[in-house]
Amino acid sequence: MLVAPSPLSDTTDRKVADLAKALAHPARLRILRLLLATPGCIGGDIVDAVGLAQSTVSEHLRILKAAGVISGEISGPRVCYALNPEALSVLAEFVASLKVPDSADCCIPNPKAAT
Amino acid sequence: MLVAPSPLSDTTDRKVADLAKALAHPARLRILRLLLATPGCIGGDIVDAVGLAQSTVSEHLRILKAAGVISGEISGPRVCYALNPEALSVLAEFVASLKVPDSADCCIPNPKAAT
DNA sequence: CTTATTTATCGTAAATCGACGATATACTAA
DNA sequence: TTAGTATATCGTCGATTTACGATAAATAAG
Repeated sequence: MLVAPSPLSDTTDRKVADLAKALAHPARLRILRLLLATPGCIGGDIVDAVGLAQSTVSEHLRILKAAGVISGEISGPRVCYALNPEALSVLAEFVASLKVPDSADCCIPNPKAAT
Repeated sequence: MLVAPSPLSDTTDRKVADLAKALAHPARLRILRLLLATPGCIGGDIVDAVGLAQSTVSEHLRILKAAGVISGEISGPRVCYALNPEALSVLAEFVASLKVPDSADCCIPNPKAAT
């Protein structure tokens, strides 16, 4: 009986899509990896690491922050960015939910019920 | 002790970003959910479900297919679409890898090593 | 053959994205 | 105060995305 076959919630779709969009750029993934590998506070080091202009990196950081994936805390003249991996749980759950149980017999002829 | 702190692979970043981009639209997520809930073959039913023009849905299906997330097999005049959840494993692993171990003590003053 | 059905592709227009330089803002230090 | 550093925002341009209607291509049925 199908374990509640994902009610096609439009709201959830939007949330997951927004999270996916936040991850949909190599530079942003690189930033996330950098924050994971660097437990301390990094600021402009991110700019050097990704090799893009400072304004561009700032925009990527803004997008990640807007999606809730990272958080930035002001620390003197710098900003301390930190990962917020819990924010990705909705996306992770969606991806996990796509694991089909087993009944993947596709293409049942489907005789289109005589109208 | 850090478990190989993600080598900042540019190639992987691109693959993950492409997968994330494929999921970065509510209509595409809805299609995936629909395919999950419908083990059989569906064709134009997707068009009705998402409520967009047929050409638009076809484009979304093309994007999902290009990303490897779904596969389409021709079945008479229709096409049978099926989920390909394994294609998302790279994305799933990336998201899972962001779970920080524990040392999230951010904002170590970082005295900027006297030059 | 013709007709109907299903899907893909072709324009096209509006919106968004990605990148940059220039500039503004915020804070520290002197 | 001024000077220096770090980050954010603004304006712009080119590329990409999304959506649509119209049309083409492929197949099944008659």
